[in-house]
Amino acid sequence: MPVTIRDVAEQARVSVATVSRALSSPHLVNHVTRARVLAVASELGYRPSPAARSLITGRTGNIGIVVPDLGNPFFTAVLKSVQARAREAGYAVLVGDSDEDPAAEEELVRMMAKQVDGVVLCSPGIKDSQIIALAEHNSLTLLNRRVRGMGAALMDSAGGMRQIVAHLAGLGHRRCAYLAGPRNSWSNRERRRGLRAAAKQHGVEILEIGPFPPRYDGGLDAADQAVDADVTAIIAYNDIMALGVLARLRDRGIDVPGQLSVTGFDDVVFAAVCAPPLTTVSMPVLEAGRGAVNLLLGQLDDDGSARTQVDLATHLIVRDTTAPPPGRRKR
Amino acid sequence: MPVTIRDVAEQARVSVATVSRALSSPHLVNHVTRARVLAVASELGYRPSPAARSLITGRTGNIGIVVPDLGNPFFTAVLKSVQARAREAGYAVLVGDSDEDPAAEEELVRMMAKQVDGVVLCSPGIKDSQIIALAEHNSLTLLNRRVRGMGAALMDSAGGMRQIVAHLAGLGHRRCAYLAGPRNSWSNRERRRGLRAAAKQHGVEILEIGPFPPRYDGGLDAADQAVDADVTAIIAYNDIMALGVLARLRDRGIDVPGQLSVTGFDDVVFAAVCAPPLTTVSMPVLEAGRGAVNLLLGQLDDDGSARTQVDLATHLIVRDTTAPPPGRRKR
DNA sequence: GTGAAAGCGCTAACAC
DNA sequence: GTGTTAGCGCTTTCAC
Repeated sequence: MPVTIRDVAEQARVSVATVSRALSSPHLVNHVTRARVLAVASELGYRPSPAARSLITGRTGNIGIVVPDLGNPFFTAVLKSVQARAREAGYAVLVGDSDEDPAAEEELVRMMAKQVDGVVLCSPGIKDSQIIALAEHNSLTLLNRRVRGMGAALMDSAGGMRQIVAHLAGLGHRRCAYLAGPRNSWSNRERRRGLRAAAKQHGVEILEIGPFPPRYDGGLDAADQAVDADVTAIIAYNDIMALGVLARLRDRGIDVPGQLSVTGFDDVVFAAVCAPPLTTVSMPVLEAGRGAVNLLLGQLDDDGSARTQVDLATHLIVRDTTAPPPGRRKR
Repeated sequence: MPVTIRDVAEQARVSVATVSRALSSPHLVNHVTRARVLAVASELGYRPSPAARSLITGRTGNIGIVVPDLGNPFFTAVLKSVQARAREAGYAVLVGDSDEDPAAEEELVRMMAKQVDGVVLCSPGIKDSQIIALAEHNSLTLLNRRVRGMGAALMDSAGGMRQIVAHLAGLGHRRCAYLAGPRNSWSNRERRRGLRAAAKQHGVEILEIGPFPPRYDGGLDAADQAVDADVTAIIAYNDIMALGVLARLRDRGIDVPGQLSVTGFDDVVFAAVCAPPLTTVSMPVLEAGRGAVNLLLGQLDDDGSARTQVDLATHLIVRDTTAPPPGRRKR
């Protein structure tokens, strides 16, 4: 049977209270006693029961993270960063994959609610009102979603999109297709917002098609529709869709960037090794993950008024999938 | 304050025991009472405290998974599958990323030990003895690691490697480099085993170099050493290293597969979209993830003797990074 | 600086 | 079929 605090107490000839203090509030106990307790504890291989502890303290020492798709390297990069920061801070992490299903998202948060001190909600698809409702019962920090008054790590998607359009316009493109991501996604809204503004400014016509599932196979389908749309450039919602687009285009014998330019978004690792290497927007994923956890942890300690938002810049990475439109010479 | 079982009991005019039974052992309670209890519970938004429950039952309703690198799509695919199956079975999942550090691996398992009913250990780098020690305190299921008597989901790495060598030999390669993965990894040992056997059989000379970190940047370094080794084909430990190799080779202006053939291992999604598309071995990740969870769950219910191992086949996927060695015509 | 005791929210005997 | 009650392992007043 597992060793409990009583075993340690008996062995160390102190009360359970002292053992508890020796472990949790070292300053409240005599140096010598503490040393003895610690020695016995480690000798016995004592590990406090998180359940018992959390039952009384109300804290679990865990945080949760729910993402739309563990198959997307963007989200797993966020997860990697979150888990690293959490571990640094002594927290374990519960993970949920909603598979792009808003209902699952909510259920996952509810499912882990009582087991975590707070959760990082990544690019959620649920409504603001639902998010607010969830936040009433647990600490929530958003990542790539802005909701009035809530902690959030935000990456400048609109700005990234502006850079894409400026780049494309500079190359001479005048008519581009935007392969939309999920309707209810903040990132998609932001990207569209940046897109529209920049398009107007640069006199570029944008044809929006979709929405498509923001996955590889979504890109496959999207490519066909984009080709029919008679544009000179395809702006994909994210890298992984862009990869799908690239694959489909290659199958159809359409040259990128000769006949058609393509851009992605996220700068996933593989964007650099695909064929051809993808022009995309780099996202500060690492900082966002750490930032979200810091915000969450801060929210737990302080009562209320900590800093509530982290805004991160993005920047264009020009690789080989963008070039002047056909019929227009490179000078 | 959160609503407890007492609140429900009072509202429903029954004892807490009845509420408990209504929720956990429906058959022990009258239909009508049960209905009333459930109604009150949901009206009040009652959620049982997992801490309290697990304190007494000894079960947590969670499982853990620790992987060597969340940056590797192979492991995140496993994670995705594990989390999906766990959710189906009503379990939440804790995730740990050891960053290829055996010490961290052990610490992560210990850290989550008391919070989970069992853990899936993926491609661990620790020693058998350490694994056995860990298994004394918690249920463990291995993935891509075989240890006498322990539950494990295994993919036939050796067989995959045999297929690679046969393919390469068939193309006419006689001298190949193997870019080794982590020394302490079962997958690496298995791949080497298959490699050696097949090399002998086909009369192919294998030059082993490394070990390299099984990551993208590991592949970058490895490529340079492989080029110096005067071989006609490079067999990488895994896809992600192979992707690094491809990138480095392209930078150096070395044509793949014209001058040098390259193979990967895992058939990560991106292996199909890289430049050129990678010849690799496909791994039944989904089945392995589900299988590992099933094994683990089975182990928890049965007392002892459930089936203990799942063996999964692998198969070669020939794409465009392999061709006859230079100087040898394709017939 | 240390101990005794109450109790966190729940389940599982045990009665009835 | 339902209620009473004793803890699960821990932290935290409250005494001393």
